[in-house]
Amino acid sequence: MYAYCIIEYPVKSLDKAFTYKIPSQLQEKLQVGMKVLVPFNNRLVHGIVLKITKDYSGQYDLKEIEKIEDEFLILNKELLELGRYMQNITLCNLITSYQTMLPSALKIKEQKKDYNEYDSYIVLNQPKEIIQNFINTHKKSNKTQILENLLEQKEQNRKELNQSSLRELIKLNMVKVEKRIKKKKNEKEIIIDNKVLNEEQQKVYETISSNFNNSKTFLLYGVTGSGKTLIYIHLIKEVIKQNKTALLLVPEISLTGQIINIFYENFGVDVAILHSGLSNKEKYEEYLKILNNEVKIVIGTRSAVFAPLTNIGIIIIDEEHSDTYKQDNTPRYHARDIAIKRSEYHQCPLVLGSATPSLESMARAGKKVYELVQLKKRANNLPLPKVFIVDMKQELEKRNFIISELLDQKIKECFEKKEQVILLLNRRGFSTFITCSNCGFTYKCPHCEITLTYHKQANTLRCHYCGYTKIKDDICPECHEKGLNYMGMGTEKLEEIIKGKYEQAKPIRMDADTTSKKGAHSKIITAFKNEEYNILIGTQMISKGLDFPKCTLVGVINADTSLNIPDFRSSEKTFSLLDQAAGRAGRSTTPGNVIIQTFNPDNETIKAVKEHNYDLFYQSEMKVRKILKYPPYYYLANIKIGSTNYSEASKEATKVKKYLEKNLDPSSIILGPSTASNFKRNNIYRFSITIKYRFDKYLMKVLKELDEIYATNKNVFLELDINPLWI
DNA sequence: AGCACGCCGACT
DNA sequence: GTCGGCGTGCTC
Repeated sequence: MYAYCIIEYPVKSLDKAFTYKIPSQLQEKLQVGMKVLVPFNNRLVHGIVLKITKDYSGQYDLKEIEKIEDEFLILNKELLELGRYMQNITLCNLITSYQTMLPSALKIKEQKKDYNEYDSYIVLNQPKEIIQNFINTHKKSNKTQILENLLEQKEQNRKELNQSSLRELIKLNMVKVEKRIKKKKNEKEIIIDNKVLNEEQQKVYETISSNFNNSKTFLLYGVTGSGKTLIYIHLIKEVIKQNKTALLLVPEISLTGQIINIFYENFGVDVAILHSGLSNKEKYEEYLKILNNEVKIVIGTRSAVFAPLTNIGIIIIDEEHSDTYKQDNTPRYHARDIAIKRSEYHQCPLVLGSATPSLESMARAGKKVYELVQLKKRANNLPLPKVFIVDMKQELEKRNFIISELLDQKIKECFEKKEQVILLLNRRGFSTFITCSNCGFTYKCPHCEITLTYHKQANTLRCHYCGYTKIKDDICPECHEKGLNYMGMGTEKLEEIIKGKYEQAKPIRMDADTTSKKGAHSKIITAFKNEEYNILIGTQMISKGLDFPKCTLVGVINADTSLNIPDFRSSEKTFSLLDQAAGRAGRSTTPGNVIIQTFNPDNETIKAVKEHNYDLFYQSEMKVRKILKYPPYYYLANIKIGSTNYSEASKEATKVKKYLEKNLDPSSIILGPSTASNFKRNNIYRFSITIKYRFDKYLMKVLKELDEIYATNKNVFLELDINPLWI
């Protein structure tokens, strides 16, 4: 018998199966998917068994497998196949693919740490007759008592026994100690949620549940507060009733604590949670629960999509538009793609839920690739908050630079009524761009329609998609004033301004600085919820999933910052951000107000936010995407070429472009090379080439070739991102 | 990746 | 004379 193994090193030249003889004592035990130790070039390395065969016809002088590292299957058949799929769609190494799927405690390379806790049990070490004889021939004592108990119930926990008598019995060889992995009990109380579905929810539920045995993808598009979570609960309950399992993905656990509590309350011990906040040990414990079929439901962030559940009955991705579902290092996979593959394997439905679906998903729904199901009403029948758009150009004339007249007035009203305010200030992106502080003008690339990035050294503006460059003007080309500079203010400054302006203000700030410590995030939220503060000032992170009943006003200080990030998805991100932020206002009985301050009151995205109209946004943005050949009309692939040597990076990038032009389908568009958005990082200069394509049967082959060419180059590296979310 | 082998410079 | 520099090549 022979085993084909892939070994631990993530190196292109080693990313293939190596064959080993299976020694006879392992033939019974060894299975595909196990972790093994194998001799490799004069040392021992770890590997995973990919295939077992009876015969071997190659010419190598095979070595034998040293030993099995883990008795249980590290990866089952489905996951082994899934890893291959991920390798093919992201063009990463197969071993990298598998490593990504495993918790770090089980990763192939990890020097095996024992994360288990043990309980010691005492069992008999002699045949019953001898034990009985011992009892009969000795005086009644603690020792004989222990033995009698053991005769009856076979084993006892070490802790419960008298230690000195035990030691003697062990010495006499009558009993022995056995270590067992301690099982953690989850003793949360189960509160069955009896909330019934309303008519609209019921309809959605029925559509999805009538497809429980189909691998169909549903786009559940439901406005904020329409009760998507309740539908998830009902679907999962039904799946569990059918003795199947469920997988629920959430964008980030810290912001979705509520959803977890709801599931704990409803399903208790049946739930395993997987997210980056857990220690390696905790992750390992949760993972083992899943492997041992002790849980029925897995809730987790992106990587939980690889949870080793068997017999999956439904997969749900909540807030499917969230960019946290895309991994931003190799392998650059999107959890949605993996989930689709798994739903096909398990023949179960996949539900993508969102109030602001990604354009990709909505377009697929439009093409009937996904089935669209909708919730149009808020579950509590509350009206959506009223959105006011304030034109900052006019405010500037009134010398209101930061807080408009309307916002000022509403803040005061709020304080008087003892209600709460949230102020949203968009963080400036990593790259700098130029705005006219007088009229709000921003430079855009004439070809790509994205905001140009400012390079101070050269005093130029550049498009980081296609490389278009122009020199910065002295006066604004729009209003002819000397207002061109990078505006912007931090949350800290805004907090000061608020403190100075309003006597009654008790502000609390939430941004990257104030939430760096673990738990700080939820502390701030609780404090604000408990009304220790009356005004919350923060960046995007305050807009997601939070529920403050006392908050009736949301102010967006500078909607333009988000609109102007140099990214073709900036409108989509802005719509989602503002729509969510708007959803924060007036979630209980008092109706809420939302005030959006902008230099672009006529912008289609802003208008759509005002009307809470996703369809309007979708229609207008799709037109832009079509004209400019962006997703979902075109697919993208991005190549980054980097080197510590500037001219070498530049030279190689040009070579890569030539290679692409020669080998790709002529209908594909190649942008760049241009300086990558984080051009110089860790002393490495990075260039970026972007391919826009519709159908290109050569693409994957060509990218693979490029990857192989640069695998052996020590000075220049090449990175691939297929279907990038960020370029 | 990581180790052996190999072919050239300065040191116990 | 040897120790050790890191270039090259190979790994079932």
